[in-house]
Amino acid sequence: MGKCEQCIIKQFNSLKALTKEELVRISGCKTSMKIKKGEVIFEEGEVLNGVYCVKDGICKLSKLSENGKDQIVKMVVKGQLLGQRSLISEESSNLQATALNDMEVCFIPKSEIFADLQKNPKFSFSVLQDMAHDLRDSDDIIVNMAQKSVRQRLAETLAYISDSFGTNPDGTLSVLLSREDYANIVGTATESAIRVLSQFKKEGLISTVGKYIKIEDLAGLKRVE
Amino acid sequence: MGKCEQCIIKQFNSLKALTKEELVRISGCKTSMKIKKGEVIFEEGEVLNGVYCVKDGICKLSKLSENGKDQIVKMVVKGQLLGQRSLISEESSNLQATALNDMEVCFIPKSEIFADLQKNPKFSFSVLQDMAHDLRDSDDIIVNMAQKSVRQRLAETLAYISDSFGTNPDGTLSVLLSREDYANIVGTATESAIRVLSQFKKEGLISTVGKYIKIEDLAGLKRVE
DNA sequence: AATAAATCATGACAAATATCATATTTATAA
DNA sequence: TTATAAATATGATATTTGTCATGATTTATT
Repeated sequence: MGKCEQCIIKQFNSLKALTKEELVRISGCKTSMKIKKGEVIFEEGEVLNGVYCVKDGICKLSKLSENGKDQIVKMVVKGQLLGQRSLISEESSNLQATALNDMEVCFIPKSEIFADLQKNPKFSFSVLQDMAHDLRDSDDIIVNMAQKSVRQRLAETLAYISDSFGTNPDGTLSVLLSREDYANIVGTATESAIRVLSQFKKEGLISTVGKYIKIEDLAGLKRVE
Repeated sequence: MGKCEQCIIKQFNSLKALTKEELVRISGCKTSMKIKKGEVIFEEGEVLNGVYCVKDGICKLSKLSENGKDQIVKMVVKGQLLGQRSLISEESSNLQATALNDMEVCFIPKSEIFADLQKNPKFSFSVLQDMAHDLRDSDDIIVNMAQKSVRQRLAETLAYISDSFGTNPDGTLSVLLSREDYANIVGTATESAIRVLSQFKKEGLISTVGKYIKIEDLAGLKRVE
């Protein structure tokens, strides 16, 4: 199993604030695991006993409603920590985490994280900054949901995915989402999302190859009103 | 000016995790101030040089859009800290804070807060828990905005305000909001909010005395589909 | 108290979005 | 490979919500 102190993934998250000794200790009790596309990492209501450090892949955090929709609130990619919010508030999770492609994660037990939060103020502060950032993102999403049209939200989502998660060599978005996933990010019906995507295609903003989407005019997408 | 170490308000926020010495130090450099109803405490884009501890009153955190609407993301009441997110992420504020009634706040400079975050892990952890809680709230709001109708969201808002901020002796909600404020919380047009309130009135769920709203059937409101 | 300015309220209509139906295409499995 | 299921696509229509107009109240100001 890999050693945390040598793992480059930690550069992208709060674990970088830990000392070498702390990392060695964590390395000794972490569990490395592989998760297949579509698998649920944790469910809504589940009590988390640690955090996941995402070494590879991407997952969605979403909440199911009675009517069968599940709203995607956030996507967590390679390099980020998963489950830190629930761990810290010591409540059960309010969201479900589902792998969007094959993933590789390390599970770090709660006791280790809490010990380091107590001892290492740099680590605490780094987690605090992460959370502050997530909170800003969430507040911005609330505003978008309230004030922007489905068309605008979908355009922004495509631009966000392109900017944040990148593209394949052929130019298609590297994160492969179903039309339903797009609808669940934007907060609309699947048919509405499909309709808007078709329109973007007609307007030359995107092109599609099967379910793969290629952004043809990123600036144009960002200008969508 | 009052002394922080004797102030009971701190029991309700992270400042309770500070030691007596730390509180005495903060007490020496805080600024007590009164803010009138409608006054802006800080604007979107403003860089905050400290946090506000709300001793009395209530304010809204909102974001203005081009079309003139401003979405209310959160309300901060007596006992809570204001501005901690922006302070910690060391970015300018993404939201504007506006007093909803006359307020009394203490301003604590950034340097003091940061010093204590470095030295006192209990304080760090308490702030972390606060932020985790706010993040959960925001994520829940995103889901509501996506999956519930204006009617449901307004019913929940009324129930939330009643449960969280209480009522006057005559049973009316103690937080007095305009119809426009309700619309801006729910994320709808003012006319739509008014229409739904009128309907709630017809259905006997609420009654109104001028702009004051009295909840007549809280359980019923919570059952609104 | 009278006037002006906000705010609240409601109707009529328009626009955005959801729902239902039904092809068509693409993926999956026997 | 073919059968089967799942995902994508699009039309028709219903529902929700927004916008504009207008009047009634309430609140603030002179």
